[in-house]
Amino acid sequence: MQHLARLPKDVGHAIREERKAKKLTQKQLASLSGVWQETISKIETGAANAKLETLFDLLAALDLEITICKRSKISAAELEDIF
Amino acid sequence: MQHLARLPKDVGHAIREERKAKKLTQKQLASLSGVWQETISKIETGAANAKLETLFDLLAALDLEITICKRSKISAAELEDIF
DNA sequence: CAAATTTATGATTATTAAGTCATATTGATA
DNA sequence: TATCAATATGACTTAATAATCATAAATTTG
Repeated sequence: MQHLARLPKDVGHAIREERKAKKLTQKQLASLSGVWQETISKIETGAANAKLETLFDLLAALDLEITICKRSKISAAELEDIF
Repeated sequence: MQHLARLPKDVGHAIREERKAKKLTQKQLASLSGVWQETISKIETGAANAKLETLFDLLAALDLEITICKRSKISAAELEDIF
Protein backbone atom coordinates (compact mmCIF):
# COMPACT_ATOMS: atom_id res chain seq x y z
CA MET A 1 0.00 0.00 0.00
CA GLN A 2 0.98 3.50 -0.73
CA HIS A 3 -0.12 6.46 1.35
CA LEU A 4 -0.44 9.94 -0.01
CA ALA A 5 0.29 12.72 2.49
CA ARG A 6 -0.22 16.45 2.25
CA LEU A 7 -0.65 17.24 5.92
CA PRO A 8 0.94 15.99 9.16
CA LYS A 9 -2.24 14.11 10.08
CA ASP A 10 -1.98 12.11 6.84
CA VAL A 11 1.43 10.96 7.99
CA GLY A 12 0.07 9.87 11.34
CA HIS A 13 -2.66 7.95 9.62
CA ALA A 14 -0.19 6.17 7.36
CA ILE A 15 2.04 5.25 10.27
CA ARG A 16 -0.86 3.75 12.13
CA GLU A 17 -2.01 1.75 9.10
CA GLU A 18 1.43 0.37 8.50
CA ARG A 19 2.05 -0.41 12.13
CA LYS A 20 -1.19 -2.33 12.32
CA ALA A 21 -0.52 -4.11 9.06
CA LYS A 22 2.68 -5.38 10.69
CA LYS A 23 0.77 -6.32 13.83
CA LEU A 24 2.89 -4.17 16.07
CA THR A 25 1.74 -2.35 19.18
CA GLN A 26 2.83 1.23 19.76
CA LYS A 27 5.12 -0.05 22.46
CA GLN A 28 6.77 -2.52 20.11
CA LEU A 29 7.22 0.14 17.47
CA ALA A 30 8.62 2.38 20.18
CA SER A 31 11.33 -0.10 21.06
CA LEU A 32 12.10 -0.75 17.39
CA SER A 33 12.35 2.91 16.52
CA GLY A 34 13.58 4.58 19.67
CA VAL A 35 10.55 6.87 19.66
CA TRP A 36 8.38 6.86 22.78
CA GLN A 37 5.00 5.19 22.79
CA GLU A 38 3.40 8.43 23.95
CA THR A 39 4.99 10.29 21.06
CA ILE A 40 3.81 7.66 18.59
CA SER A 41 0.29 7.98 19.95
CA LYS A 42 0.36 11.75 19.52
CA ILE A 43 1.68 11.47 15.98
CA GLU A 44 -0.83 8.80 14.96
CA THR A 45 -3.77 10.78 16.30
CA GLY A 46 -2.58 13.95 14.60
CA ALA A 47 -1.96 15.73 17.90
CA ALA A 48 1.67 16.33 17.03
CA ASN A 49 3.65 18.12 14.38
CA ALA A 50 6.59 15.73 14.39
CA LYS A 51 10.12 16.49 13.36
CA LEU A 52 11.49 14.86 10.24
CA GLU A 53 14.00 12.85 12.20
CA THR A 54 11.26 11.37 14.34
CA LEU A 55 9.26 10.53 11.24
CA PHE A 56 12.22 8.86 9.58
CA ASP A 57 12.99 6.87 12.73
CA LEU A 58 9.47 5.48 12.56
CA LEU A 59 9.56 4.89 8.82
CA ALA A 60 12.85 3.02 9.08
CA ALA A 61 11.46 0.78 11.80
CA LEU A 62 8.49 0.03 9.57
CA ASP A 63 10.69 -0.50 6.50
CA LEU A 64 9.12 2.46 4.76
CA GLU A 65 10.41 5.44 2.88
CA ILE A 66 8.91 8.50 1.27
CA THR A 67 8.98 9.81 -2.23
CA ILE A 68 8.40 13.43 -3.05
CA CYS A 69 6.64 14.10 -6.33
CA LYS A 70 4.26 16.38 -8.14
CA ARG A 71 0.78 16.57 -6.71
CA SER A 72 -1.52 14.24 -8.52
CA LYS A 73 -5.23 13.87 -8.89
CA ILE A 74 -6.36 11.50 -6.20
CA SER A 75 -6.48 7.89 -7.29
CA ALA A 76 -8.90 5.29 -6.02
CA ALA A 77 -6.19 3.50 -4.10
CA GLU A 78 -5.11 6.68 -2.39
CA LEU A 79 -8.66 7.72 -1.61
CA GLU A 80 -9.13 4.47 0.20
CA ASP A 81 -6.33 5.42 2.49
CA ILE A 82 -7.52 8.93 3.16
CA PHE A 83 -11.12 8.25 4.11
CA MET B 1 10.91 13.84 -11.14
CA GLN B 2 10.49 11.77 -8.07
CA HIS B 3 12.75 12.04 -5.05
CA LEU B 4 13.29 9.24 -2.64
CA ALA B 5 13.95 10.29 0.96
CA ARG B 6 15.07 8.31 3.97
CA LEU B 7 16.76 11.07 5.93
CA PRO B 8 16.06 14.75 6.57
CA LYS B 9 18.92 15.77 4.30
CA ASP B 10 17.29 13.92 1.41
CA VAL B 11 14.25 16.10 1.88
CA GLY B 12 16.35 19.25 1.80
CA HIS B 13 17.98 18.07 -1.37
CA ALA B 14 14.63 17.39 -3.02
CA ILE B 15 13.27 20.79 -2.02
CA ARG B 16 16.26 22.51 -3.50
CA GLU B 17 16.01 20.55 -6.75
CA GLU B 18 12.35 21.32 -7.14
CA ARG B 19 12.75 24.97 -6.22
CA LYS B 20 15.46 25.37 -8.83
CA ALA B 21 13.46 23.46 -11.42
CA LYS B 22 10.75 26.07 -10.93
CA LYS B 23 13.33 28.87 -11.11
CA LEU B 24 12.46 30.26 -7.74
CA THR B 25 14.83 31.91 -5.30
CA GLN B 26 14.69 31.02 -1.63
CA LYS B 27 13.15 34.41 -1.01
CA GLN B 28 10.41 33.79 -3.56
CA LEU B 29 9.68 30.39 -2.12
CA ALA B 30 9.64 32.01 1.29
CA SER B 31 6.90 34.40 0.30
CA LEU B 32 4.94 31.66 -1.45
CA SER B 33 5.13 29.29 1.49
CA GLY B 34 5.27 31.52 4.53
CA VAL B 35 8.54 29.90 5.57
CA TRP B 36 11.50 32.20 6.10
CA GLN B 37 14.37 32.30 3.63
CA GLU B 38 16.80 31.53 6.43
CA THR B 39 14.79 28.49 7.40
CA ILE B 40 14.64 27.28 3.80
CA SER B 41 18.40 27.65 3.55
CA LYS B 42 18.91 25.58 6.68
CA ILE B 43 16.56 22.88 5.46
CA GLU B 44 18.08 22.70 1.99
CA THR B 45 21.61 22.43 3.32
CA GLY B 46 20.60 19.73 5.79
CA ALA B 47 21.38 21.93 8.78
CA ALA B 48 17.84 21.62 10.08
CA ASN B 49 15.52 18.91 11.27
CA ALA B 50 12.33 20.54 10.08
CA LYS B 51 8.87 19.98 11.44
CA LEU B 52 6.32 18.26 9.25
CA GLU B 53 4.18 21.36 9.01
CA THR B 54 7.10 23.36 7.68
CA LEU B 55 7.85 20.65 5.16
CA PHE B 56 4.28 20.52 3.97
CA ASP B 57 4.13 24.31 3.67
CA LEU B 58 7.10 24.11 1.33
CA LEU B 59 5.75 21.14 -0.58
CA ALA B 60 2.40 22.84 -1.10
CA ALA B 61 4.09 25.96 -2.45
CA LEU B 62 6.03 23.78 -4.86
CA ASP B 63 2.93 21.77 -5.82
CA LEU B 64 4.43 18.62 -4.38
CA GLU B 65 3.22 15.89 -2.11
CA ILE B 66 4.72 12.83 -0.52
CA THR B 67 3.83 9.20 -0.69
CA ILE B 68 4.81 6.73 1.96
CA CYS B 69 5.58 3.26 0.74
CA LYS B 70 7.65 0.18 1.33
CA ARG B 71 11.39 0.65 0.95
CA SER B 72 12.47 -0.33 -2.49
CA LYS B 73 15.69 -1.24 -4.15
CA ILE B 74 17.10 1.91 -5.60
CA SER B 75 16.01 2.58 -9.16
CA ALA B 76 18.06 4.36 -11.79
CA ALA B 77 15.83 7.42 -11.68
CA GLU B 78 16.13 7.67 -7.93
CA LEU B 79 19.86 7.10 -7.99
CA GLU B 80 20.21 10.05 -10.29
CA ASP B 81 18.61 12.19 -7.64
CA ILE B 82 20.71 10.93 -4.80
CA PHE B 83 24.13 11.33 -6.28
C1' DC C 1 -17.74 -9.19 32.63
C1' DA C 2 -13.25 -9.01 34.62
C1' DA C 3 -8.46 -8.82 33.86
C1' DA C 4 -4.86 -7.63 31.05
C1' DT C 5 -3.14 -5.08 27.44
C1' DT C 6 -3.00 -1.15 24.57
C1' DT C 7 -3.63 3.57 23.62
C1' DA C 8 -4.43 8.32 25.06
C1' DT C 9 -3.72 12.21 27.94
C1' DG C 10 -1.74 15.40 31.24
C1' DA C 11 2.21 17.52 33.52
C1' DT C 12 7.05 18.79 33.66
C1' DT C 13 11.53 19.50 31.75
C1' DA C 14 14.99 19.72 28.20
C1' DT C 15 15.91 20.40 23.62
C1' DT C 16 15.37 22.35 19.30
C1' DA C 17 13.01 24.47 15.34
C1' DA C 18 11.24 28.78 13.51
C1' DG C 19 10.94 33.55 13.50
C1' DT C 20 13.55 37.68 13.47
C1' DC C 21 17.28 40.76 12.39
C1' DA C 22 21.92 41.62 10.94
C1' DT C 23 25.51 40.50 8.17
C1' DA C 24 28.99 37.57 5.95
C1' DT C 25 29.76 34.63 1.94
C1' DT C 26 29.00 33.12 -2.35
C1' DG C 27 27.52 33.49 -7.00
C1' DA C 28 26.11 35.79 -11.12
C1' DT C 29 26.66 39.41 -14.36
C1' DA C 30 27.32 44.14 -16.27
C1' DT D 1 36.55 43.21 -11.18
C1' DA D 2 33.00 45.74 -9.11
C1' DT D 3 28.28 45.50 -8.18
C1' DC D 4 24.07 43.32 -7.18
C1' DA D 5 21.50 39.38 -6.02
C1' DA D 6 21.22 35.06 -3.63
C1' DT D 7 22.41 32.10 -0.04
C1' DA D 8 24.43 31.00 4.41
C1' DT D 9 25.38 31.90 9.13
C1' DG D 10 25.15 33.67 13.80
C1' DA D 11 22.71 35.47 17.78
C1' DC D 12 18.68 35.85 20.28
C1' DT D 13 13.67 35.01 21.50
C1' DT D 14 9.67 32.42 21.38
C1' DA D 15 7.18 28.46 20.88
C1' DA D 16 6.59 23.73 20.23
C1' DT D 17 8.27 18.80 20.11
C1' DA D 18 10.12 14.79 22.48
C1' DA D 19 11.41 12.58 26.58
C1' DT D 20 9.79 11.14 30.82
C1' DC D 21 6.62 9.57 34.37
C1' DA D 22 2.03 8.72 35.95
C1' DT D 23 -2.35 7.35 35.00
C1' DA D 24 -6.88 7.43 32.68
C1' DA D 25 -9.50 5.56 29.02
C1' DA D 26 -10.31 2.29 25.63
C1' DT D 27 -9.72 -2.13 23.60
C1' DT D 28 -8.91 -6.96 23.59
C1' DT D 29 -9.42 -11.35 25.31
C1' DG D 30 -9.92 -15.21 28.67
